[in-house]
Amino acid sequence: MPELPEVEVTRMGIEPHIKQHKVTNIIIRNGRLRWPIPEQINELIGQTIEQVGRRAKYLLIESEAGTAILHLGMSGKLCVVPKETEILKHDHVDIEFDNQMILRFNDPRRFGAVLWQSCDEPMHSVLVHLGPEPFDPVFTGDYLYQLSRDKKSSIKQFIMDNKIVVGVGNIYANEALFKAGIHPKRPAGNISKKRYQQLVPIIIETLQRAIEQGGTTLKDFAQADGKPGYFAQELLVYGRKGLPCVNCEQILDEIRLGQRSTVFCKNCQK
DNA sequence: AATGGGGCCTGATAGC
DNA sequence: TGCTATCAGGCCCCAT
Repeated sequence: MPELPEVEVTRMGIEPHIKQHKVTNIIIRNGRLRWPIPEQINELIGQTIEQVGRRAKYLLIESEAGTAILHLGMSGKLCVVPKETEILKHDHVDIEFDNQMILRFNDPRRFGAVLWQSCDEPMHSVLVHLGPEPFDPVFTGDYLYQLSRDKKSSIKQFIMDNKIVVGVGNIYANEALFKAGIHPKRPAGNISKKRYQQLVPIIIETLQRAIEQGGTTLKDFAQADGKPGYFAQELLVYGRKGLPCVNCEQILDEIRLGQRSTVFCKNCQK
């Protein structure tokens, strides 16, 4: 399941193949994704890709006319393949380029999205309300502490809230809270400034390390060249329910928070 | 205003 | 064996 590191790894994987190349055609085999793919996506045809950016978990394929906004949802994958490459099940969208390559979007669960942001439109609604990037200097312990005052919801749901900070999904929230020794169920408003100052660098380092390792491959994720990511072997709690804690050997517990699997060590996380 | 839950989807797996 | 039920979960949106 692509979170920020997986999206960033995908961005780095595809950019060299499509940057400064012209879009020659777009083929939509199934446009019924999370939202219908808008007709205006065809404004990208004839455009040269200036760069591939990222905002939160959205990939931004930028041109002079506008930006294609792609989201991988739960099961989406992007790869760059030569024209004539066999079309597989769930290959919903092809963006063809003048170098005879195709950017191909595959998404079994269709929770992903392909949207269009014309250069003369205001910022797309999916991007407007996003909080800061975790690597943005404004994302500090003090920042989290200030926003968390009076918040009754759990710390885990708090750091997974895109209005607070983007890109921290379920896997990395579990991991970061374990490393910080914070119980995932603790109300965000009851956590001290000092602990937020410990937590924030841990979130940043966890995400950075995952990017270096090519992301986390559980079932779905693959890098743009088809290789898996290698961060899964560094996961300390996610997916380890019932196994011993790496610190104290206490058996790890699993609860559900906001309908999401939450694994933690009741001994190490308070 | 803040918070919790539903719904979108398919594939893998568990259970009968 | 082959069916059905359950779970995975990012994110918008609606109800409370």
